[in-house]
Amino acid sequence: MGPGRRKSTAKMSMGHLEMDIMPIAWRNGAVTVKQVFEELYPARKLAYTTIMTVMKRLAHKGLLEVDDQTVPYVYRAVVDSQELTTAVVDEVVDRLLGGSSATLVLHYLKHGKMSQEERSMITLALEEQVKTD
Amino acid sequence: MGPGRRKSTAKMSMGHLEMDIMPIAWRNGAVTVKQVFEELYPARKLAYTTIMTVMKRLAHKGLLEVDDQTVPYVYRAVVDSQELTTAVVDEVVDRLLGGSSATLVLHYLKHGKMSQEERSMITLALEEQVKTD
DNA sequence: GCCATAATACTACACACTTAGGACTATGCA
DNA sequence: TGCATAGTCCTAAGTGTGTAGTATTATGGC
Repeated sequence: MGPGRRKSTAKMSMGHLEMDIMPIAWRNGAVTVKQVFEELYPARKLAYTTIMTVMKRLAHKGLLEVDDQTVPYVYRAVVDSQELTTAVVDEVVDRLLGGSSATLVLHYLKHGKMSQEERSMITLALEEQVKTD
Repeated sequence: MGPGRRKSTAKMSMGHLEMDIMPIAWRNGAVTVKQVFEELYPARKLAYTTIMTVMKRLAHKGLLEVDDQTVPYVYRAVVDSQELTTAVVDEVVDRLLGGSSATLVLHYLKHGKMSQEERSMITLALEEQVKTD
């Protein structure tokens, strides 16, 4: 597997702007640089070319794929939000906590925003775990 | 709050080597550069001065504090592992998931290594949450 | 007090990410 | 078909992190 083009998302590091762009791709399914630029502009007054540079890098990393058959090019996310987030967080948890994630889970149960529905799913998952022991 | 010296750990980004050093400080309570160097050397063949540079940066960031009254200097962690990890992960969760942490929690319940005891604590925390509603 | 040794300070280069300006190109309309 | 415009490509500077070499300083034994 050559550099810049990876099969999946094992161990990933991302910059801030890169992280800000991915959710826009997820929400919209397919985006142009212009679309991302416009969504991002109110919060971060960045140049159009800045967005373009970063989106190209995300494509190079294998996180976005680009259809250059049409102009303007259309970008799509290759990995979904769960896959990418856990890949990035795994890196942190592995290094800082030696892979033990319980503290983190507790933190988010206590301080994270979570709907009733989401909590039910978590309870369920927890019961599954206990059974499997 | 001037640059390089922050009160706490709201929103933190860290490099890989920086993340590898912090747990060594946590485990040992107080460490010298030499100690960290020796713990790290088998896995990462890095120069002594590399470790020194990074530990100094960590002190500058406010994650370690240094006692330079004695030689060799003694470094101590200023933030604990939970505080730092959640600060780093919060950054990622906020940007990639808009702050919604349920997916992440589910991921770790399913794939994270976790003791029986830890799972009990999680179950308890979950029940607390339900009550508070 | 002086020297060997161990530790720290200073400096520097490489790479990744952020940022963006200017050059180049393609598309549609006159 | 040629020009205006929108879009992409190329290039580059600034910052943070990883990496480490060389210079300087401090400590302990003689």
